[in-house]
Amino acid sequence: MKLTTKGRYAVMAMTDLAKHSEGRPVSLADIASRQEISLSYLEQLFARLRRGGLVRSVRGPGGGYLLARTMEDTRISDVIMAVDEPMSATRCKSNSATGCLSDGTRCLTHDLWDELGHQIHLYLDSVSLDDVMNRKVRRSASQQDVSSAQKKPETQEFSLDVAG
Amino acid sequence: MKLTTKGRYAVMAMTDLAKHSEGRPVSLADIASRQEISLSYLEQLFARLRRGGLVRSVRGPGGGYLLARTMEDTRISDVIMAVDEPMSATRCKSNSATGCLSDGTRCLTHDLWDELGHQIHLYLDSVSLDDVMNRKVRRSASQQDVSSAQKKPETQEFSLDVAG
DNA sequence: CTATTCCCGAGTAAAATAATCAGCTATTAA
DNA sequence: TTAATAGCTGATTATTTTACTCGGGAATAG
Repeated sequence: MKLTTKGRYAVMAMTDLAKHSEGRPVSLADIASRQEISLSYLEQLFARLRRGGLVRSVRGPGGGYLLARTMEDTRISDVIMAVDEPMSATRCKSNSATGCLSDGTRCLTHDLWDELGHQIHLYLDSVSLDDVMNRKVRRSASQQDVSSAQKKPETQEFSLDVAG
Repeated sequence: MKLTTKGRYAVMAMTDLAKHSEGRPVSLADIASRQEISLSYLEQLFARLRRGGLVRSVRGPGGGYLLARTMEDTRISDVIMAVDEPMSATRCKSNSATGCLSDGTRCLTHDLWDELGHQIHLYLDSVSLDDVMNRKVRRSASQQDVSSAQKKPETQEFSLDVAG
């Protein structure tokens, strides 16, 4: 799963929609001004969200967008996948069987990215729009036992920058 | 933590280095041809890796790069953080106290990205270069109980594309 | 009707990524 | 001591992606 600011915009917009819709449609113009995102860009994002079945549109005056599902059933992973085009297969010709590099060897890092993508997806699928809206997303201390990898002994300083 | 192809290149190169160095330095020219990455681009990446204390350099004929630590002590998170510049704070003026948006409200999605970054870091910190080299990175079925989020009932189709 | 709002495609601007280039320094080995 | 190797550096360019703009259209409420 690709993680870009595009997906972040989508989640911000969907959260705004969830927050300000009380049964009534919310116009993109409102979301645009509140979230400081350009209207046209929002339109592009919502076109994808609509095709992805995450929102319903209502045209005409008083129109706008409505969540197509409940907030609980709207998972963050869905939102991000709806707007973020699958990454073009970089240099890894990931045709599973044949392998990645010219020498026929499946590139060693393939499994890593595969599993990382899986981890990210698992997490984002575990979080709903409702969770984000009601601040239920909270820091979890440790990670499950993943792969056969050992944990690094000392915890280390790190600067987060998936800043949102 | 930023996840780009740059970080992927770095991990590929480091894995190649780990694999082909038997105590002796490995030249970037060798890595470049094996991994099909341009030499100059590799030089840029290794400049950062060296500053990050992940590799040592040996100049002159027969020179090249050596791992500065054991493969077990070289965590993937370190490699990626060494080459991927911290993302410039997008629109979220993340001055903790003041909050994100103009209205003073800490943006609702902030905690989400914060926690996602944490999850990614936790995972990548749990994997060492040795794990990648020796194919110890394997699919784990489920995720720990994270936040108060509920799991989505039905498992859903998804197209991974953190392809490596 | 007319204003509002979604809708759509094409085009542009800015930024990040990836690569190139030119030239330097240290080290080895002939 | 010279020539070849290979790291080191900064500047520049090319490519791609992101973010945004523009110009129209179509549905619908009042």
